[in-house]
Amino acid sequence: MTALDDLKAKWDVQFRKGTLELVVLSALQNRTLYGLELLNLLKAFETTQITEGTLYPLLDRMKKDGLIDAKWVQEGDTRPRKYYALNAKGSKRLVAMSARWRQSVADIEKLLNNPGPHTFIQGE
Amino acid sequence: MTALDDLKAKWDVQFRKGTLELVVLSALQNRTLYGLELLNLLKAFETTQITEGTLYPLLDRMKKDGLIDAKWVQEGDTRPRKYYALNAKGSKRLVAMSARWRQSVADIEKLLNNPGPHTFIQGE
DNA sequence: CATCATACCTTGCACTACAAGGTATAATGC
DNA sequence: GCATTATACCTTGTAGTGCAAGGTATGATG
Repeated sequence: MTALDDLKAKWDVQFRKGTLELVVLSALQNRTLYGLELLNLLKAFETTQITEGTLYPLLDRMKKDGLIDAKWVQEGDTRPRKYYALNAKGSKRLVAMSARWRQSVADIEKLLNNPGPHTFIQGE
Repeated sequence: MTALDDLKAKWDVQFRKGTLELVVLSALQNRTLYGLELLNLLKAFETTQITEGTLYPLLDRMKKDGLIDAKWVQEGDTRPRKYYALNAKGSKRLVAMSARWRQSVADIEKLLNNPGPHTFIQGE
């Protein structure tokens, strides 16, 4: 199995599945982006590259959940773009998710560094 | 929303969904555990607490994928237990997943720490 | 013999990333 | 004119998986 195959592996998709909402919330911090702009921003990172078929339903869902607001904007002679921005609930969610995320990172780090039995857990 | 509600939130479930295979692989590093023993081990961490309905299908899947081996063991007068252990493929998977995991952690950390430019949208 | 504890297993559902398609508009090439 | 390309957003169907809520079987306890 090559490294490129790994990028499309099931478990790699699952990684993204868990973190994509946090990723989008982070990307929209103090910033207003339209769909393809956000898509290109996420292409800059190894592990956050997604397609339109993933992004648009995700944005719809987050809008429906009241985390982000959307607004059509026509600038000059460009095509109309749908801009997305965090609202109050989205900012709150970002705080909660990032805290939980960091806890999860810490927990998994502990497990990864665990060399075997009798090294932790005891007395917990 | 209380902290307890957060534990059952959709997005929290998604976090686990992405990392559970890595978590189990880590837990079985240099160690052989049976089902409920593994379950109790994962209860020691904030973010890795799962139920039997999650664990057993997961172990079945990982066995089917050839990542772990299972063996029934009867010790003394205890009830028979099914012990799970990493095999060569599982160890290899653990290496690949943990590398990808750390990359993902780094990417998301960058996004979280990047406040982004205050873009001005006309017609605001 | 009813209850509990241990141990493993199954079914059906809800959620979501993705591939693969689609629509619409405007500029460019021949 | 007409095909192609680029931008921008949207939709459908599928696969994977955590979980609640159930189940089986055995032995100890009251």
